[in-house]
Amino acid sequence: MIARHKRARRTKTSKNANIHQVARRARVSTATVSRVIDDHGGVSQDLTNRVRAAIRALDYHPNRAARNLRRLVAQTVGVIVSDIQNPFFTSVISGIQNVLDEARYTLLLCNSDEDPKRERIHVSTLRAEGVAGIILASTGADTDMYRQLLKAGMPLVAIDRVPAHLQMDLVTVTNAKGACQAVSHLASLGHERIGLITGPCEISTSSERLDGYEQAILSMGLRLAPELIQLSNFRQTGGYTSMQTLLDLPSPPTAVLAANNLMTLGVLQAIHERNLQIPEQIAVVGFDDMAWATSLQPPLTAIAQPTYELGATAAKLLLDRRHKPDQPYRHVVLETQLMVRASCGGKNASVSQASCE
Amino acid sequence: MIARHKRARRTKTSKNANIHQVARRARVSTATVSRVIDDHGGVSQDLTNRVRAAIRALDYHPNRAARNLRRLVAQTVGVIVSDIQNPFFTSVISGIQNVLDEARYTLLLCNSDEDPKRERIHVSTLRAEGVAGIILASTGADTDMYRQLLKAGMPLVAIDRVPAHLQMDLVTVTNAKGACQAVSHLASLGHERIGLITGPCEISTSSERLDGYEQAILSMGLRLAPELIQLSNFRQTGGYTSMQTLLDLPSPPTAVLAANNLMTLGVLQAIHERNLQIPEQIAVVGFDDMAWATSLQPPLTAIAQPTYELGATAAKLLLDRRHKPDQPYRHVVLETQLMVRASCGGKNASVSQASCE
DNA sequence: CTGAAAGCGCTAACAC
DNA sequence: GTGTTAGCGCTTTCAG
Repeated sequence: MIARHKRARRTKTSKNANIHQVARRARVSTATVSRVIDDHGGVSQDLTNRVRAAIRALDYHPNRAARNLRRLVAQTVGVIVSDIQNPFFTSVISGIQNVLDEARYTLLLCNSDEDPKRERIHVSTLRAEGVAGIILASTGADTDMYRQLLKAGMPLVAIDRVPAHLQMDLVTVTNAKGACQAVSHLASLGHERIGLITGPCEISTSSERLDGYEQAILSMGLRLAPELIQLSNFRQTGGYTSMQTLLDLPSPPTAVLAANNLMTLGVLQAIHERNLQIPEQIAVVGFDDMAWATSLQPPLTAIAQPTYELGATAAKLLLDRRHKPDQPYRHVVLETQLMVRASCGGKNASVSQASCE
Repeated sequence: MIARHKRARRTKTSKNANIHQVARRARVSTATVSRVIDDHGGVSQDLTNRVRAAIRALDYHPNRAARNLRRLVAQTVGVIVSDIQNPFFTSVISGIQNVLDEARYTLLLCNSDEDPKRERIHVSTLRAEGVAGIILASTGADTDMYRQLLKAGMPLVAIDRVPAHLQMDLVTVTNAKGACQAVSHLASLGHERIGLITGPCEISTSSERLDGYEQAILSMGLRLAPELIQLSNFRQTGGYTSMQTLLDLPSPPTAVLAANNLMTLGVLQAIHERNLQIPEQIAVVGFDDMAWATSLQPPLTAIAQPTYELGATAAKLLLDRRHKPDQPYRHVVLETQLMVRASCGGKNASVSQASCE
């Protein structure tokens, strides 16, 4: 067989146009087309116009795979969340999206489902995809892998949770302060037995919120009662069973802080099932101010997290890092805000008196 | 120029391993490595072992961009949602994710934000990325573009909303039936003035739910009162203002169906602000059964949509289509289910009596 | 069963 | 300012 170039090509008719066709039509080289596309100037007006016309005429869209291969990095950012079912991330992702859209990046979304194994698989896929960087709500389990990524020069931003012992770009919120303010507020309303329902203490958000709780209890001159602190999973069921446990105590709390949005739902469910009145019989504060907070009766007092900004900031840090790989790592801490509503009773008590810094 | 093969190698030290290095180490050709990776048999045990060992030793991960370029299609599926902030999609995406994960695809997530222009941009990006297919909660505006995609052989599955006048793969729910059952239920509880708050009637989910409402009203022998039907946007504000309007009516409804989850939140907010009792003064049913429904007081009667299955089914249809491009289009309709809880009063009324098919 | 080699479409030196 | 050209890393004929 001699005819090596026989080209069993499918008739090119239906396929997308490529850069050669554009170049031929505009009577220029492919390099010129490429220059026009990337818009880094240095092409005469005449040629630019011809190329633009050809691009329009052929409905040409540059093939990303080819570009990525050549550049060794894609116009794409990977995001790994720990629980895609949690509406918390919905807003975070929205913030990421808008920043990426602006910069013409696309978002590859992965869900670790709190499973370090899946997290690792996703990271490896994202690397293979050649993503320009990764935004990660870490399961926290695999410090070595993060270290390796960083060493390989992969822009990596952790959000919400901070992986232990690692220098990296970071966006978090004032977890301790938020919890402290909420608990101080409850204390200032006269509550002396205040429950805390939070997640696994290996997760930084969980432990920080616990810290804030303890700080408030102590600074308000109350007693730390271990039985009032329930650790569980960060899901609705976790909040539900933990609240059951608290209510079954010989001396149950008169107020409770649920340390995440889903847990709060579980807490409310448990309370309603026992026909307890909020806030008369039990006051409730939730971490994270979700859309539904104001639709509850009574409306829920909540520690609002700037979820959208969390995502947007992370995306910005990532793009920054990509363009200046060697700048020092940054840790951005966004402020939470206590939204006092009716679920904790009397609105009059001042919030700011407590020392929650 | 004679020296075609000059190969100005840069020192490969820090870069990821590539197929040539694996091949050299295993003392085979790159073709053999490729065959081993793709696992389509036809490689002797000995060589397979050597290749596997080399892959492990070098921590080799095939470069996706190169593979995509060569194959002209990526191991990637695009998803365009109409409102990423809506938790409805959170669950849908989760369903898509799990199926794609299984099939070793990655998910590119885009948000049209109900804006046809953004939708179009995203579609074009996804094409350029060479995605294996697109799952789309359509804004419904750009029939031509969808037609073009289909003609170009791009696997395309519409979810939730059906674009008008178009043959394509489709996954929806029994919108009319769901609404009809809910309204019939309310009617059977004695309500005669039942309000409906829904979205823009160009969107199929909206109009189908309206159909179901009307069907129920008529079949239950009630009168259709136009002022009880409020069209608005599918957001919380839409539900809020529409509910205000209904409550300001000279003769306000005694029950209301909110045709989406966010609208329901707005409706509840408006009701609470006026200190109306649910269900005594106003009964409420919401379309879509969200996590918070059971945490409300009273718990919310809702029309549950199989959101997870919606996503999972769409992903399956997409992968099917990819492997059998010419099979007939399929329209999968998933069943909604009326979850009767306390927000519509008396639980005793039977549901099934109505003719909602 | 295995290897050689031709590109996939694009970008970025480098030459003019 | 513009064109030429060598690959990016992989898959896939085709030859043996």
